[in-house]
Amino acid sequence: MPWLTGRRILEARRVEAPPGPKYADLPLAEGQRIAEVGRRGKFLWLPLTPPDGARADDARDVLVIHLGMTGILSADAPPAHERVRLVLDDGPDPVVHFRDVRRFGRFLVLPGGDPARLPTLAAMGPEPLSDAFTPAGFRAALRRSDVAIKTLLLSQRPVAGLGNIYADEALWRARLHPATPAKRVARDGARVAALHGAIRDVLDAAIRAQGTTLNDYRTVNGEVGAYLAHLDAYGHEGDPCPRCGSTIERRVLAGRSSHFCPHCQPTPRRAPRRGGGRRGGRRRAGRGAG
DNA sequence: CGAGTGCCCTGACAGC
DNA sequence: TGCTGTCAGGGCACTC
Repeated sequence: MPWLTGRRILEARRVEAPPGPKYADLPLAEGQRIAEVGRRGKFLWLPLTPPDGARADDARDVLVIHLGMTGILSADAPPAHERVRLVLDDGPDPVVHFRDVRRFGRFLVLPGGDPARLPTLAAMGPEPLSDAFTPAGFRAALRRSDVAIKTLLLSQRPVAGLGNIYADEALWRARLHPATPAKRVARDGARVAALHGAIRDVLDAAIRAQGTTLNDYRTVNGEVGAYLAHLDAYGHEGDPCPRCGSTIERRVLAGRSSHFCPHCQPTPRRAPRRGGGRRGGRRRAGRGAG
């Protein structure tokens, strides 16, 4: 959306949607200019500059857009389900239409750029492909919680940008069962490193393939993201694991369907031993990942 | 306060 | 043909 940078917003209003927090404070954007088009995790982040220009950068209002599952921005008016419309000043494509069939998306202004209204954004971890995402920092984040590793990944706190599909794919690559307690993953530096690398690899490959478009979701042009063909675990319930041939299973976890290989990603055995250190040692034998 | 559950919303699809 | 039920999922309100 390079065409948005530098444009002044003449009008910002809700269309075909009831008022609510998902479309909060849109009128604040009117008269302001889009300073840049950035991104934080799955949120688009567009700082605004007021007409007088006299406001500190860190106090700017910010236009925040989350596409949800079905959100799409276009210059052409959609046939239906338009939720927000922007009118920009002179220039190409003066009207921006936000279409969002299922209304999982958001399109709002954060006064002063304060993300308090968006808790996930406020607590969001580093960008996965940036230098800020380090194995050490990732490990520390995993250590802080004992929820299932997949649940934690979906929270966006250890790292930004992972959704259900890529979480499943990264866990498959790292040979980690989605229900493994995060703390337990943190104990194994090699596993943390494997997961850290897997997250980067999966997202990097997905971006290069222009994303994943599920069966019933298409772009307006009917395009399908090419990463769909690269999925190893997600959506492959009942298919052979590409690595070992075992049958991929599906289970609901954290309210999301999770796909994994029961052989490569063995079920974590019971809760970590409690009560004093690991005296007696030795009993953790079990069998390795292989 | 951390963890777990369920809601929002609509369209596609299966089954009867 | 037409109806009903189920599923999909990012983020968050709510409950325990």
